[in-house]
Amino acid sequence: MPDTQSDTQPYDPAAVEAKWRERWIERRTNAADLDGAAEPFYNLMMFPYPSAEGLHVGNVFAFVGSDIYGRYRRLRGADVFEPIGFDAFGIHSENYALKVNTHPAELIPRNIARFREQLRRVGLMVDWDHELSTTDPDYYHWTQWIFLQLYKAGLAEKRAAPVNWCPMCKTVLANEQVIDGYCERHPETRVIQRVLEQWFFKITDFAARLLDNLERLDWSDSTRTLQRNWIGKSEGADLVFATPTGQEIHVFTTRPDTVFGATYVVLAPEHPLVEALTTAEQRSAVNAYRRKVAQMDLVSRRVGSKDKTGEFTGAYARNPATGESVPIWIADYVLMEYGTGAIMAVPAHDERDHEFATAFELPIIPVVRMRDGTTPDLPFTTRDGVLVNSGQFDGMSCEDGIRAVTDWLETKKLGTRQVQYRLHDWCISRQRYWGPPIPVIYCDTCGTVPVPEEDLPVILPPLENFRPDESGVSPLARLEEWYRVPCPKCGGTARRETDVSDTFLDSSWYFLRYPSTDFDDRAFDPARTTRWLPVDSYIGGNEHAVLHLMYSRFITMVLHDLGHLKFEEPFTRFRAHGTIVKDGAKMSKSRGNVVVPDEYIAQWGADTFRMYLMFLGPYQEGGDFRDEGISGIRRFLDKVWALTAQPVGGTPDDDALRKLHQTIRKVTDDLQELRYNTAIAAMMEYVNVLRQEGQDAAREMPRELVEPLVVMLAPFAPHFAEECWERLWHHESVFDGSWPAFDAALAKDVEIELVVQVNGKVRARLTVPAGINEEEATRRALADEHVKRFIDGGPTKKVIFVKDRLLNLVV
RNA sequence: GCCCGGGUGGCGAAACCGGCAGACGCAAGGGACUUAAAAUCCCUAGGGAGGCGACUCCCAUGUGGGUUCGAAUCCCACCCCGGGCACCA
Repeated sequence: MPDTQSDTQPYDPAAVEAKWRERWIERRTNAADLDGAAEPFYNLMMFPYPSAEGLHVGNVFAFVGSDIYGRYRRLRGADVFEPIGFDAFGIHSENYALKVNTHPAELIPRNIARFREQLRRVGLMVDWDHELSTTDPDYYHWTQWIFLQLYKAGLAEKRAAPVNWCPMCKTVLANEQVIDGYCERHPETRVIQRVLEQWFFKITDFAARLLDNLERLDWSDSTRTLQRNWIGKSEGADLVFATPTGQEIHVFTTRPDTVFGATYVVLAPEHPLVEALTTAEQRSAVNAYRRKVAQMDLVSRRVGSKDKTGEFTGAYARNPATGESVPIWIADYVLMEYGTGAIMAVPAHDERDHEFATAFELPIIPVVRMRDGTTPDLPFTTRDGVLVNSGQFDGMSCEDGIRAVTDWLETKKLGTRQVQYRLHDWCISRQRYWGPPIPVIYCDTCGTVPVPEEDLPVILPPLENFRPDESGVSPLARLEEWYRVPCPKCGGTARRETDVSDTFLDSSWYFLRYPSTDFDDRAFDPARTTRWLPVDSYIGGNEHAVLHLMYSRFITMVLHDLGHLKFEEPFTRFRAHGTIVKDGAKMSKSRGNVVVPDEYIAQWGADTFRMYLMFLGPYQEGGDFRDEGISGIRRFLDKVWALTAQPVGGTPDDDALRKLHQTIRKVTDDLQELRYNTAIAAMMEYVNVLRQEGQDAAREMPRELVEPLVVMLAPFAPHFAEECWERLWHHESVFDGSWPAFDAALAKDVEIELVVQVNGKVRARLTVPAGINEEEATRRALADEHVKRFIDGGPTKKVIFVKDRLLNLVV
């Protein structure tokens, strides 16, 4: 006899959920057999940043959607591994710690404890044996190890790069912290550009692969599009503008066909050739301009469509197509980090070049006209035009011209086909405290020396005052006793790198760690990794579509190339969930519209809340959070509760059985595609049918009608389903049972409603046997009084028949 | 500016490949039960018009056009909302 509540008692979520939370721990229901699983299924959800505020409904929405899928796969027979961890390093945690004046080392464990408790209450099928935190030395040991692998492969290098610097905060700012050129925290202080030495990972070497592989991944289209745009592939040509003094200016263009209209050349102010090209007369003006640009912050430098500024270098270069001499300018609208840092300006057909040419009175020559012979107002840009003023290419279409001009310049050795990517190398240096120290030592004699792997981890030392200061280096640079070390190579005087690495490096490999958290001598165990990876299902927000997912793919690709992994793509299937907003705006503390799940779970129970979030709207779209409809879900669960209280027995009638199998088909299809809202609606419909059949609570409820319902409900409302399952005299967990089998024969309708249209307008609905043929359907339709009236005795010109759906008579 | 999403009753939404627009739920109105209330159960319900009535007709998926026997769905132009990128040559 199961020790359940008496069947006559109402559903009490608090009691049911407390009982099953305990049970699952006791029985180790959610622990995966990592070494013996026959059908491993890695169900991953993006791990949270453990903020001080705790979980908000957006997190719960995301996790529950992933959990439902994992539970569903388990019921389909898979051995599901569903781990969780905490992304607890980074500027986010550090800034908060500074604000509340508490050390992050103290704050983070507290936040994690709170998150853990909240997550448990949500009822996720998490295997807590493999919890991790990126701040744990056992974890960042291997983050540092990964850095070393990249370093050894020549994919990590230190170089100078411009950063945003706030003279008031005396620290480096991320682009997001610069508001219209001013510091976020000091609105009166202009942010300036400062050049600092930084570590970069050469992700650009992988641009083509990262792009090409996207085609083969089973990922949300929206996410793939974001990645594709971020990588930003452009096909074009590298053209050479030679100078009389012997220098060659290489420009990148996607429109080599317009080269005849290139009336001047522009270099980025930082371009290395500027120095050599600038004439004596122009030197002071050029230097003044370059200084001015260097003073600007990176963000306002990148704000487009402002007034164009620039300076003439005094030098000229030869247009490779026309042979004419064109002036060489410098201007800040040309960016050093894209292409070659130099452009050919075609002011007739490029808006920016046109603005610049107009401002500095440079010649503007149209070289394209429209196909219909007209020339719109300048500037206009089209690829669907015809070349003019272009020598032997006149009359050629732009598309043909792109090929022909490139070929022609190639034979003259003045051009080559070229592919450019927008993707930049990944700067992983942070002049901050709260992160894994970058494992490098600088020796006076040996230079840059990686920390030997056996000396890892480089422990982040305790530091009372971790506030960044004016030095532009990490607060760790204040700890001389920490950074002063002997060189691992020669034993001479050396110092540690004091920068820490980017949080995105922590999160770029955490999925590799989960199955292997019990190994402290390796980042990931080969056997475990082979069994469980790549990840079978990954669900997360599109806010991480670019950085996190791109970096994870990159790190995986590198580890694959270095022979550490057998696969080069980490996530076989990725689905982006939607965002839960409140009153039309993203939830944020500053807006004061954060919805906390705790009170809802306390009032309604986790199961009702889980289901309600899923019923709100399409999972992959998200929606606005309101709680008006939550009682509807509770009413539904109460109804199911009542059904499981009815005596079990009897034989199902055909209508109920048909509806059951139609529901199984619908729910199964929907779960596979994460259409949780419509799956819930289908189960509600089924329950409405069952209740009509078994109105009288004393009547018997056939086992084969109620059990499949409980199983289908289990992914959504796991505690509830366990309790119902037990009420139906089962002793094992519902999750050790199996998904109901769909029987197509039983699901088949015997009768259908055939829509009869006359000239496309519905005039009748006939109940007919399923599978009726066109002649019979037409005969019956024509016999219908109402249809007759609209046909008006005339002959039918055309009959359109869609089997079991519709008959359209055209007269 | 460019690239993605999205716009359907009072509200959240559904509608698979172009085939009954509004499933499912919330809120609402009416009724049953109750001393009463809550809970529960039953009924009604896009808008308009006609009819005592079973019922019938017309209009309706952001706006305007198009394709089609038939359009929420496809095409063209535009408006609004959300997100991403943004002087990327």
